[in-house]
Amino acid sequence: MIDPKLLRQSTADVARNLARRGHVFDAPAYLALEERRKSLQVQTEKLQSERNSRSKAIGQAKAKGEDAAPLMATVADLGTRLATCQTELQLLLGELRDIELNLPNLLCDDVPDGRNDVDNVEVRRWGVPPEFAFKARDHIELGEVLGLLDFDAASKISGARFAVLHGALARLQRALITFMLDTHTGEHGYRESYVPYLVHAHALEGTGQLPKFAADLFTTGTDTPFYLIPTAEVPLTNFARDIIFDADQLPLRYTAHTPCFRSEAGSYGQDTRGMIRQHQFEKVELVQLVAADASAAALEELTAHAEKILQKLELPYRVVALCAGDIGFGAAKTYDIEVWLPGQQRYREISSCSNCTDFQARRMQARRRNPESGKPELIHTLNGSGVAAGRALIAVLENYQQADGSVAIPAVLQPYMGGAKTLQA
RNA sequence: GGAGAGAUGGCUGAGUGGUCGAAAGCGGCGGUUUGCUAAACCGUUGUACGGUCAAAAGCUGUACCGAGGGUUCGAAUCCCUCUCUCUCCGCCA
Repeated sequence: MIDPKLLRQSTADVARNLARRGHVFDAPAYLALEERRKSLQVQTEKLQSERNSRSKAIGQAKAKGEDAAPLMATVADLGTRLATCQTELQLLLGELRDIELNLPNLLCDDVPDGRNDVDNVEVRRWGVPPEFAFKARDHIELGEVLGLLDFDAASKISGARFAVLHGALARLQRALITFMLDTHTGEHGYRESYVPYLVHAHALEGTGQLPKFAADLFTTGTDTPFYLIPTAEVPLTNFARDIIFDADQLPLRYTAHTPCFRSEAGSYGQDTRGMIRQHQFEKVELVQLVAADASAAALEELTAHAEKILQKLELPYRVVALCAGDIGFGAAKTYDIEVWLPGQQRYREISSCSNCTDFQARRMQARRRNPESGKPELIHTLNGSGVAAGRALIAVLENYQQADGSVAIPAVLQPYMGGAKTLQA
């Protein structure tokens, strides 16, 4: 959520910032609502104040044994007038909140202009895409040759956009996850957490997936529905809900491995083959909770933590700064890390690292006490994949493939694979 | 799944219709005393949203006793729904 004060005081600036994303903010309509809100709120509070003082007088009269009937007569119509005002005000506040909840975050100034992924700006590259003396296979073929990647079984059980991994390949994914968690907890100062995969709506509202992106989420059909988490960012970031941190408690760094569930509504026709885009996938997530003035540096740091994983796996990648039109709803600035996939001969997203500034914190009322002023102030939240395990698995398969269709195991993963050096069927 | 108990400020905990934003204690902060520490004593102590103001401070209004509704002139207190916690029974990895 954008600061409502900023919204009404600097409406034009906000609209200009949002326009960079291609988001049209109807400022005049908002301001008109806001005007009505102000006068109605003043009026309502005045009536409430009047009611309070008169009710108090009735109580005092009764306590003294006086006849309260005349006093009570003077409040008779106050109740109905107040009720009318309150209902109207509540309606109005609801409308305003609805607008505010559907507004994306303000972009940082250094976000490049652009409409979509074509306009994203490459920041740096690491590693060199491998040159094969043979025609590179994609992960689907490699999985087939090895007999370890089974889409037929998956479709029988659950239909499209699921995968079944067998044997050494299933273990390799587990190895990747453990390796990533060990790196982040051992070298990058993150605390590992195990979290619920089913969450309430308010948790998703806190991180910004609701109310706008309900179609992307799976729910249970129960009376009070649970939502399946689309990312561990949701439970991890909600740790900070309704908390006022002491200054010395921050920064906080959390990591978790969870499955992620996405309905991928609207992605029909994209990446239908293989395990690039699935309804269920494994991911190691990084979340940081920091003071407002520390978030810009924290984003660079968090991105570097995710990059470290690919460096250790010796997978070539590049980092791109997302342009204004491609940045996600809650993010003020985002770096995507794209790993080289020989089967596609292109870089594909494997991690997305975002500074959400105070956008989520405001929705969750996540604050810290400013040591100078003693006043609570919103913290900043950041998140990034560190990294997506399913896509890392694909990247390993395709980058470590050999002429005969076998796949070498990256050195850092070998200890997690019982010392094996190649993937065995 | 069944039966019951509960949710009050940073914490413990009192409060069953009126001067209660809320006793008391603990903690925190400030001060007095003190060679230092401790103790004692005194004072102070939440959050949000408004109004006033160029702004801050100040002043001021409203709301908040798990959440949402209701009854009432008036609700922490009574009623309803929901969420969560705890205890016992059952089932269960």
